[in-house]
Amino acid sequence: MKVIFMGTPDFSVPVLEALATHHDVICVYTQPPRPAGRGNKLVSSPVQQAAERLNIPVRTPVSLRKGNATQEFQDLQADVAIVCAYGLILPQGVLDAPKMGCINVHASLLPRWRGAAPIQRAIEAGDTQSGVTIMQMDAGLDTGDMLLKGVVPIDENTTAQVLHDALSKQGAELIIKVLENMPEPIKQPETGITYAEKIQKTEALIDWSLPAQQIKNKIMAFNPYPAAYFMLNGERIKVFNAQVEEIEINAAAGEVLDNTLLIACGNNTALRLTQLQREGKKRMSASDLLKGFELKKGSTI
RNA sequence: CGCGGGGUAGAGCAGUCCGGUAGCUUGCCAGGCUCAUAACCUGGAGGUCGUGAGGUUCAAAUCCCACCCCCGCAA
Repeated sequence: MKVIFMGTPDFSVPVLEALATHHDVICVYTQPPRPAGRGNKLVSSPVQQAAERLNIPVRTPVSLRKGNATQEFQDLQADVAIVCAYGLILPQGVLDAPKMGCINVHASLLPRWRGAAPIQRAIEAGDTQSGVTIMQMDAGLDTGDMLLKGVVPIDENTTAQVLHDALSKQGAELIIKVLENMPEPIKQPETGITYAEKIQKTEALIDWSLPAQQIKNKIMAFNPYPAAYFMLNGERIKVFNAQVEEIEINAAAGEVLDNTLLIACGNNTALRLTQLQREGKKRMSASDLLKGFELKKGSTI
């Protein structure tokens, strides 16, 4: 099958790789290289790097609406286009161009968590499961008919990174299945629709007045990026892992309850911080952090 | 040339400004003590202070030069 792949971040790479081994990927669309990281050097997207490794032609239009981008897309005469976290709106002329249309790999169990940050929002909301939905694209935001779903459980150890990797892997498997044997499209339910707003850095500051479980969910959802944090002596300290402590406490939110980073949260709950990172330092366990860093019982963060 | 922090015993840090061969916490080993407390006490091992048969100096972890690696911010 002649396939066009459209994607940008790490998440999309396994999907591209799977397609490349099973089909004829004739062209890859991805976001253009952007200044990133220390030094602001121009960095091409993970998908572009993978495509170059696979010797697949790459296109990096800034928009598909401008110029003759749509025409050039149509000229490829593909059988299908697979879209996975591409980052650009596809005009109708693009959606209709391939014989089988455009098929999207989305990292949630639709219609829950349509939109930009489904992985993080699922964990943050305390969902017990997430998954991948393969769907036929239409003009709406993740509103197309569903072709195949796969479920991935979320437990107390599931970080966004872990879920990201699991969903990415599963997306790669499912897209191959769909192309092998096209399932009947199913309309998305009218109920249970939620939207996964893009993650803002301002959300990452921990509010200790919230219940411990909610804070824990945010910590897991924001690991590794942008990482939940609190401020101490003007220093930003990121928290990458924590454990809800099953005890009744009576202390002001943010109070340090012992010498091993048990912190008072809202509703008389408590959270034990277990993995943190100081500015300029590596991520480390609470016990390591405390060997060279004073944060004693009774103080408040 | 985007801004900035850091590389010192297994681990986490101090010491660097005001040069004089290294210290704290923890871990480890040995012994003791304890109902219990990340328990406590005593003794011990463990470091070419990122690299350079570099520069300065009587003397460099500390000052100068070059390079390598890690990380934070911003994007």
